[in-house]
Amino acid sequence: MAARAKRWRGVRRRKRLQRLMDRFLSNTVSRIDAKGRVSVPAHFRAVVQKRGYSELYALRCLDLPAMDVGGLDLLDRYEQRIALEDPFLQTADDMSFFCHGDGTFLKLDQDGRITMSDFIREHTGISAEVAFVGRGNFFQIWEPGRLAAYGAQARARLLQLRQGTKPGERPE
Amino acid sequence: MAARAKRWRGVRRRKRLQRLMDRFLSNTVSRIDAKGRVSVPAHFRAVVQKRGYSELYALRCLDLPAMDVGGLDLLDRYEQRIALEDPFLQTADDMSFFCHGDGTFLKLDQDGRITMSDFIREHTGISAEVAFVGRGNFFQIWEPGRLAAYGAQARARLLQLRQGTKPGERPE
DNA sequence: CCTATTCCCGTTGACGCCCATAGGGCCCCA
DNA sequence: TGGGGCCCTATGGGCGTCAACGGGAATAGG
Repeated sequence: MAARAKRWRGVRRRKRLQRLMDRFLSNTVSRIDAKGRVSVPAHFRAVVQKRGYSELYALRCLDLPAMDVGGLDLLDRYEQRIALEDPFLQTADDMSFFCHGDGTFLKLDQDGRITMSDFIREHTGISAEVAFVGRGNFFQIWEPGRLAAYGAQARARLLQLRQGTKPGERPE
Repeated sequence: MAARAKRWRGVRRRKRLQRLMDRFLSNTVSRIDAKGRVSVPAHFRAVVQKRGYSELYALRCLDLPAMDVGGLDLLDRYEQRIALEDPFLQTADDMSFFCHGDGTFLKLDQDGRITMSDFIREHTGISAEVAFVGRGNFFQIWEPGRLAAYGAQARARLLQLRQGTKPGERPE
């Protein structure tokens, strides 16, 4: 039974490792070369492979100068949102338009690079460098400067949320 | 016999670990070497091992120039918290942006060292030395000077609180 | 025929793996 | 109780591997 317990521990550990590795985390900045190519961070590529994404789908964020990138299950999330809307209203139609029409497929070349098309550049303002931001089940592509600005705003909002807690308290 | 000696050492080490606390306590300052590596204090590594953390999750603190470092459970708690929010509202997005985009994994090398990436240096101001601060279920990474300044502020706040209490009373 | 993409290769720098060494704490024994 | 030896931690550095990146050549497509 010691052996059994050991094996069970092993299985549990493997599951935890899988869970650990299969989400997009952290952020990195990469340079775009003369041909418009940019390396996707190796860690992200590993996650892509682990999740079995054969193709990457990039979607223009509705209210941000960024692209959401992930597998096709990325669409599920947006379609859920559309489903919440009244199908007779304009909103649902607009959402569908953005979701299905404002996306593109990204192809990884042999060296793990993608090409920054004008479609992406126009929406994001990306020119010389690209920031990759992990978001758990997907990741985002930003122009580094805009990312910094938005990140500061997001932090400010979260800090305001915390004002509701007792002063000096640090929720873990 | 070399193997036997090694195993015996291992046994003794494990016994010592049993006596050790299960929490991250006290603080230490370590130097960063030319390659950007820094040794995690041995007693912290012991806690990491005891808790079964296979990899460390590091998060940029919301309002401090420091990193919170802990196991997967740290990230789990954030994600569970996010799950309570309406996924299509700003708050959920901000939270994910924070814990996924501003978080990363740290890998201990074989000698128990981690490398200080720019990701960490930018947020903490760390350059030549690192202060490790135990916080119970996790620990923090600071630039030593900023840690001292923050400690002084915290102490001052506590003093002010105490002056608000009745004279002669000793709040504990 | 020209351009945009894809394939492939070489270079460079970063990182992980390994070993060496010094310094300090602890224990044992004289 | 002081000396000596052992072990462990912190730290430095060599080296091989791999990712990031730049650029030439081949290919497809208009």
